[in-house]
Amino acid sequence: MDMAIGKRESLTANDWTAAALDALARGGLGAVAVEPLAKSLGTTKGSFYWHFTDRNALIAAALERWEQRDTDRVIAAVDQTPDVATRLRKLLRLVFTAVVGDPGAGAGSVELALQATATHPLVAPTLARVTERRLAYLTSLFTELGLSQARARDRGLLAYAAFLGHAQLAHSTPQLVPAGRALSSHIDRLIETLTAIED
Amino acid sequence: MDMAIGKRESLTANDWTAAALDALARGGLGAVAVEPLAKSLGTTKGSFYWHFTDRNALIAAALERWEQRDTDRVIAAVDQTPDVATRLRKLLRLVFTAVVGDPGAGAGSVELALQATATHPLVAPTLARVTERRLAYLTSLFTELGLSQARARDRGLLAYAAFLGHAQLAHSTPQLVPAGRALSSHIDRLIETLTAIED
DNA sequence: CCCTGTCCATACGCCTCCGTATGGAGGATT
DNA sequence: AATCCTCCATACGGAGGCGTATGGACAGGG
Repeated sequence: MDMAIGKRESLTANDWTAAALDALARGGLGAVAVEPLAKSLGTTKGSFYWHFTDRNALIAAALERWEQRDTDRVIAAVDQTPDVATRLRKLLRLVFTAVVGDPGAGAGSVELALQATATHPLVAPTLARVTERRLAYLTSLFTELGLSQARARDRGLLAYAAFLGHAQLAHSTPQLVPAGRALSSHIDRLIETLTAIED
Repeated sequence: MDMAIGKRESLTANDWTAAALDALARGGLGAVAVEPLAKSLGTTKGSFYWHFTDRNALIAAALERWEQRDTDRVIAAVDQTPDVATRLRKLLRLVFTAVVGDPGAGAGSVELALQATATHPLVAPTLARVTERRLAYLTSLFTELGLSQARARDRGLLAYAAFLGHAQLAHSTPQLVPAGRALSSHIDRLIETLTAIED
């Protein structure tokens, strides 16, 4: 979060995009507003309209940037760990853990912000792509684990829904979600239930 | 949805609250705006400021009304069905089903809208109460099913997170959620996983 | 030394929403 | 019939956001 303080030589479009993403995470799409962002960057609208044609252009850039960054993260969490079962457990533990704590610019904040304005013409396609990509990956893991195609998709959906809901709870009512050691063991049992294979 | 058309004798505060709740469900807290609501009700701000002192008063009324209505629903879904296991299954099936379909004023729309502005001073306490109440009930069901206190709470959290996430998915990317018969069997398997008791 | 291009500040008009002030229509009351 | 009370329409001022239109600062090349 390198923003707002210190005199900069000259702002770049990237700076604006980063600030927009930050605002998106902590205030929703409505917070991606030119004049407030300018103030938080210590500049004026004049700068913005030099780098971007439009507010929509900024939103589009922020969404693209998020989609990119997010994909990288998922891929990074996938790379190692050859065994499928432990890979799945690691992935679930990672995402379920990442989402609690910092309720401002936390990991899942952008998702939540976007869900709130899912019908927005720029948001909808981005959200659909990201969701489908994650769902496909989850499904493939369950498939490799021995589930049929249909059941793997079911489990993928359930796991992803649980993830989204968990993020929501951690964000809106953090006092109802375990913390510390309790969180860790809670996630353990959660993973146990989600990955149980009864035949 | 008795609104917007037909000449009414005189509007009541209830009419405004209903319209506000509707707007909240389909456009978030930001959509609970006096002038647009007036237009949709076929009247003007003059009417509103007669019945309410403030926009905040309207928001508070809508939230209270939602909390009330929601509680009634949950209770209604609980009443009959003596057997605990089938009661849990019925409840889950009901809420998971209710959330798909109509992506406008659907069942879970208010929840989603509120999550988006969970930090709002009027929203936060309402949301916390509702969430805790539902969670407590779910936990009690799992307890009656034979789980320990801690595990029951874990399952309650998981089930509720799954519900929230499912609602989110159904709302933002409905094309990724099964429909029709596929939805029914999907929910079956989902319930199976969520209510599995291995000892 | 001037000139050109980059980057930004300031000022403006427009729109939407909030909240207030004020007056008026129409039924109820006496 | 005159008056009062309920409910609403209209008009206003202010705040905040978008986008445009300029002009200026500052660097580098000629």
